[in-house]
Amino acid sequence: MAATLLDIAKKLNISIATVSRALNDRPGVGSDLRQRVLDTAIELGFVPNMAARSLVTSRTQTVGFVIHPFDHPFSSDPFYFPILMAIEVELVTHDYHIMLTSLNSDSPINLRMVDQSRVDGLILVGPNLNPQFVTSNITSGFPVVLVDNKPGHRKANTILCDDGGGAYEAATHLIGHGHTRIAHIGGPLDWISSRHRYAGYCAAMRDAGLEANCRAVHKESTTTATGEKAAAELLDSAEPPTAIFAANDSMALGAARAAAARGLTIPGDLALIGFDNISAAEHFSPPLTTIRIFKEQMGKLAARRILELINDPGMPPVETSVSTELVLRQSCGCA
Amino acid sequence: MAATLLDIAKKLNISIATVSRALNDRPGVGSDLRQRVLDTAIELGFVPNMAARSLVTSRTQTVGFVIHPFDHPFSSDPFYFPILMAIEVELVTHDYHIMLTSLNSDSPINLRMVDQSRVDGLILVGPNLNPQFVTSNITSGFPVVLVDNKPGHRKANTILCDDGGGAYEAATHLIGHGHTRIAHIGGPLDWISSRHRYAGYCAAMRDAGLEANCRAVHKESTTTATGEKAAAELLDSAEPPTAIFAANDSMALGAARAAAARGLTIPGDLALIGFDNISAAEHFSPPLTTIRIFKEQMGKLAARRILELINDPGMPPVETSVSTELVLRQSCGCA
DNA sequence: TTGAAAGCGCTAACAC
DNA sequence: GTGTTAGCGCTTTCAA
Repeated sequence: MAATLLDIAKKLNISIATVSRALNDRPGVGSDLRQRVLDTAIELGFVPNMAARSLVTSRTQTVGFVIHPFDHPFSSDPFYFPILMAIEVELVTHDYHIMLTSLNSDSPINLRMVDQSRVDGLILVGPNLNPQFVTSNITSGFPVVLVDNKPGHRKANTILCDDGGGAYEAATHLIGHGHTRIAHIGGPLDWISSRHRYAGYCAAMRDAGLEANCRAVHKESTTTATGEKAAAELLDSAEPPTAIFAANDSMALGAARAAAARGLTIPGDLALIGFDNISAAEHFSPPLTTIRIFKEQMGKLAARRILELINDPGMPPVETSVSTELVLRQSCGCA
Repeated sequence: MAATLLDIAKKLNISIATVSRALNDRPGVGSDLRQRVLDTAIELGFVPNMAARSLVTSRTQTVGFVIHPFDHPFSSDPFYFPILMAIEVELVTHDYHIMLTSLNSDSPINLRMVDQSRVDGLILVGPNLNPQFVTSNITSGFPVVLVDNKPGHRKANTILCDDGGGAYEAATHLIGHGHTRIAHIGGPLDWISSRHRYAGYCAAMRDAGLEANCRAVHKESTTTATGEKAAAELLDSAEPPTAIFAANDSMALGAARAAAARGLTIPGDLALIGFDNISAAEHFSPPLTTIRIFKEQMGKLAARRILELINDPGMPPVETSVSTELVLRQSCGCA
């Protein structure tokens, strides 16, 4: 059995109150006694029982990580895993643990881990979470941080990447290669990332005076198959684009397929830029130019933010945007 | 504040013991009273406080998921994420939660989440975990399940995929295409999966009477760069292979690069098969033939096993092997 | 500076 | 069938 406060107290012939105070660095213990308590604690391999502590403090030293099953459909390119791990690495530094749960649209709006007081805060990840669920949580006063999600016009603690800026840079780069008929293959417009990427693309086109040439296709998913279908529509149209900026790498790869099926070479006949920098992008031929997302950074910031909120739930909401980076490879036309 | 047993008891003018019994489906409560308890529990939105319950039962309804940072180096092809999610999905069905932690070689051999009594069992994932840590845990009597890991000659509850069988099938397929000089690029030999895949390859060669032609290169990592280097050695040797079976897809992709750098076409000059079926495999040109691993199945089985062990820690260890599947694409020479 | 004691919310004897 | 009560291990008043 694990050692308890009482074990230490007995051994030292003192009260458990003093032991508790010494172990928790609280005032009111002689420094010599404190040291002896610390020593015997180590000697006995004492580790505080979290259940007991939680019961009285109502603090669990745990944060919940909530994700929608759509966002991890056992796919081999799980966008949110690096974010999850970065969060864990940061939290563990502060003696916090992370509790995972997936939540689909049918799930009750109340999380069991919250009701059961298993977590001190929540990190809600991805755009597919039930909006009602998200709203109800951020208005509850419970510490909540959103990652790659942002509710309507309500302020919340969010961590996003600079989707708009990244898209702007991608489109501008294509324009720099001399293209004027640049199309966009976008994701679902109820995702904040899709909207921002679309907006960034539009802004770049407008700033280059190419507003009239804007052409965007939005689908309900962002898979390779979807990208292929969208690109097919574009390439088979009356005025096919000479360049495509896809809202993610998977769709860009699909677009490349559509191009290949029509005998079009990349980047000669069709220039291509994606978004994400998934591993396939690098190994593709030609290697795919794309926008890199700093997921570790996003995770780290999410972790820090939730800790701040837990320690001071009254803090005003902060929206954080992590910059992106254009990764130049060959699909855009660069040597 | 959340409702407690006492709130329900007061409202019904009964004792909290009766409430507890009714809520926990224990005998000794009149069925009419029981129903009234259930009703008021719902009415009051009662959810049991886990800390309080854990304190007395020393059960947490939580299992720990332990992974080595090497196995998720913020890579975009995180092998273990699908397994993690499959575990979560299965556990949530049984009202269990999953607590995540990463553990590197410097970490203390005792997990804080175990010492603090935060978890009822542990799922240890990946081959890079400190062997001492693994051994100490499986001999502790604490419920432990290993995934893609297996200690020396000690029996343990393990979930593996059929690495040997998959490798045998891959090599045999290459042999079927008429190749006789088939090389293997393997992973670190202290990984059980690498050893099994290597053994499967050797067995296939032997069964085909090609034992003398066996050629294997083992490196310390399994990245694309590593695969490229290994393939380079093989291709630049006196008797270069006409086919390569790589122990994972990333290395296969690297091998393809090495081939391309030497003007070799795939599968014409060099046939190639990988292992894993990562997303890049499908989009590669030519699409990569590989061995599919049923990760969701592995996760599900791990979850079920740990629950069994928690409910009966005395069960004898069971080793589970999930079959693999040859995914025929073009890099092997198939049309 | 230290100790005694109450109590967090729950389960599980033990009594009636 | 139902109530009383003793803790689980810890933090935190309140006294001394």
